[in-house]
Amino acid sequence: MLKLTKKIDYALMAINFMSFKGESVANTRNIAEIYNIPLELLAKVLQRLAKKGFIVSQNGPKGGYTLAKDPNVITLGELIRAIEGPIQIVHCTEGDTSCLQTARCTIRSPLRKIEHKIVDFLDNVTIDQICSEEVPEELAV
Amino acid sequence: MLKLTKKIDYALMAINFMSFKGESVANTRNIAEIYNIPLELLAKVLQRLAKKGFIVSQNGPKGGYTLAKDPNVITLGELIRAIEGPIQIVHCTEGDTSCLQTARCTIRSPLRKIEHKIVDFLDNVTIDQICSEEVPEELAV
DNA sequence: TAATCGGCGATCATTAAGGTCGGATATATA
DNA sequence: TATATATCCGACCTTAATGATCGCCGATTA
Repeated sequence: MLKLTKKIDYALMAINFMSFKGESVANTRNIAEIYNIPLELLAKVLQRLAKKGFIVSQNGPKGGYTLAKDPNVITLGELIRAIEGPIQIVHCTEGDTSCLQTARCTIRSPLRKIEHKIVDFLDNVTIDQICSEEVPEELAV
Repeated sequence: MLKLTKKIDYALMAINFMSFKGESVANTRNIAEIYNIPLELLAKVLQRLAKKGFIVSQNGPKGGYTLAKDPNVITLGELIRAIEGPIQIVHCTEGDTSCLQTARCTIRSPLRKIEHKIVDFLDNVTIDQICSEEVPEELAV
């Protein structure tokens, strides 16, 4: 209920890590080991982030990822959409006919307004607000 | 991802219905039929609402439920908590040791702040803001 | 050219949500 | 007082989303 996914968590940790690596590349294995994240799953998340232009990939040995954007211009809303698709508090989409309650449902549009406000809020939270804070010494190397 | 559950939807519809019934009781079967909601599931939701004091149950034939509180003093946050338990955007709770990322995780507490803001928002949305609006003629009988 | 990286699709496992079933208790009314 | 109609309650099954895994490919650099 209203939970963020693990993928989002992993993405945030990875970006957090990269922001401390600065210019130098960070590879998937490294991040996975440090944070104890399943390698393959993290790999997918990072590939997604790369595809969406949040990070840049460097192929081959000594390869990995570097941040393409400053964490203070990436919003949590953007990140969520990049990884999970559009944010929907309500189940049914606009032209949805599959919902059995559609006929008599009067709560949908008011809930949409609430949804919109939450999305709006998430679009105004930047990633550096979530990352920066404190970082374990070992990571700052 | 960040979705409300069907139970919440059903609860809102039921409360909406009851608020138009006013003093007269509304029974589960009736509501289920009108909105096309699985009877047993709706029954559970209503029992929960009764237990939490949002509605009052009347047993036996001609029984059913009536609102115990005005929709304008019930908040969406309260309703969600009554049915689904505490709202958690983040996975792990305070003393949680099961999360594998705990050791190096620095994003948890910032996310908690975000969670708190969302909960705060939901605690300021009253049910009548979601219900009232328009109601199909047939229901206003 | 071998070892190390990312890229990608398919697939399995786990869990939470959605829904069902059976039987209990209460109570109006015939 | 019998019966039909309600709420009550717990156990259970089903489905769908998330989380995780596997295998193979292409790119790149030492």
